[in-house]
Amino acid sequence: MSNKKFSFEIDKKSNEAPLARVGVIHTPHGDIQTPAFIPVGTKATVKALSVEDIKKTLGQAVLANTYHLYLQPGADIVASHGGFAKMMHWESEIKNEDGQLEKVCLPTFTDSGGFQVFSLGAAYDTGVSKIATSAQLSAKQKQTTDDKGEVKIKSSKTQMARIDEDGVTFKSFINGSYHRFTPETSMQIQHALGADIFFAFDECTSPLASREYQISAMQRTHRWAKRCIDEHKRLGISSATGEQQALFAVVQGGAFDDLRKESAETLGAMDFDGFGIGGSFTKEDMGKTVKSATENLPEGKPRHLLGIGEPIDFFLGVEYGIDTFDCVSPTRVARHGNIYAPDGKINITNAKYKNDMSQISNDESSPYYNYTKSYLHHLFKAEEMMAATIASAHNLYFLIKIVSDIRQSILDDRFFEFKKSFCDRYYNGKY
RNA sequence: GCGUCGGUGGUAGAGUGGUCAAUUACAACAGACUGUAAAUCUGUCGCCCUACGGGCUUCGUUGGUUCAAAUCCAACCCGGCGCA
Repeated sequence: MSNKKFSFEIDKKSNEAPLARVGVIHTPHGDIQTPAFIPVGTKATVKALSVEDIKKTLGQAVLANTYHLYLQPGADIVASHGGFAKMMHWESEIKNEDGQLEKVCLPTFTDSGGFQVFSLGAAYDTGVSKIATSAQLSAKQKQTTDDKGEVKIKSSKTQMARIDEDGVTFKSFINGSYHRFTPETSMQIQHALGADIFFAFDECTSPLASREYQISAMQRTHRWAKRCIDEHKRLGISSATGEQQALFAVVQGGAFDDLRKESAETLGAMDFDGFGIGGSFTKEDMGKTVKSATENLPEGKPRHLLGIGEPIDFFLGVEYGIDTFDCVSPTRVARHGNIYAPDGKINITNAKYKNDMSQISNDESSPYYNYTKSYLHHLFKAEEMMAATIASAHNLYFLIKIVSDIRQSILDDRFFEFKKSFCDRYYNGKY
């Protein structure tokens, strides 16, 4: 048991970007230096990585998922372990007052299941992700007037999630059984999972949803937010860890600036410990959408940009006031053979790397920097499991390092200089 | 030597007169992936072109039957098995 409480302190506000800041999130299980990238470990494991690997990537926290852990192994089992951090041994050894080594858990997040409302609902089997392409948007716009859009947006008839005012009915992707999630059950499960920071149950909308739908979904998310706070207060401390948990709201409103503002103001007036920016938008206007949210949120509370992102997203997010990020991309693309490199992402499975004796990274702090591209290429071709491990650790480190470097650049008053030098190289001058 | 079965695209292996440039799998080549139904999914995979169409060359070799052959016939070459 720890007597440390959740809090957030801003150490420095950027002299260059009005909304950007450097800070520290204090949790009962340790601090998170922000801005920070949080690795995703959906089922209480960052896929392909040991806890030691995660530490080598300099990950400060792990984010797990309510829906997945509820289905498997079950929230009660996680709670019996003392929470998911303890279950996965996301902990470090410290010397206590008696000089004895003692294991203490490290910071954790859980997502609420709100993303699955989208990924198993509107997005199910449609090929639409939370970042819409302009082609998808224009095809969708055409659909309303003309049914022959070039990009076909498949409308799914077999969604795995259905929403109503009270909650969401999910069909298990494991065995097809039905499960009911409400704001209250999401809170109960997340209390059992025991993360330091957890999210209100929201509805992540499709980037292709109409403005009318975005409004009604946002308003429902606001009503659910109130129910989440009430249930969280009723539940008190985590049943799994015995610690106080911090509850973050999720700002919605799609790509509409006025809705983002309304959502931020509405949720900002409620008693949340921090805020997630959720939902969807196109790549092009992500920055302004985030800005519309953050500039209307209470300044002194942390903001998390849910499910983002890629290198450029970190620069945009931090510039507009984001403190933490999470994203499955680095580990997912890693398993598919893509690794981040200073000049852009490369596909290590490409034939040109078969005999490439250069190292996968020139950064000696990167967990597996000294393996050759040729070796990693071979591991992928041979379908060896270490391919996923090396690539995942490498990618996570690469992204965590960018955000960490952004943090330092704000402290040094050279944020835009760093952004330019990074993007000039990584994106070949774009951005 | 006799008998018998078989030789198909990088590999395995379908097809046994037209709908076959040839099912399928694997390999190969490339692409996608943003709060993880994802160690997944998609595309290409004989050659050439003015490429949602057209031309050319392919199913051991050679010759033949037929309007039409990977598919039928003959000879030959090669391989497995059986008997000498």
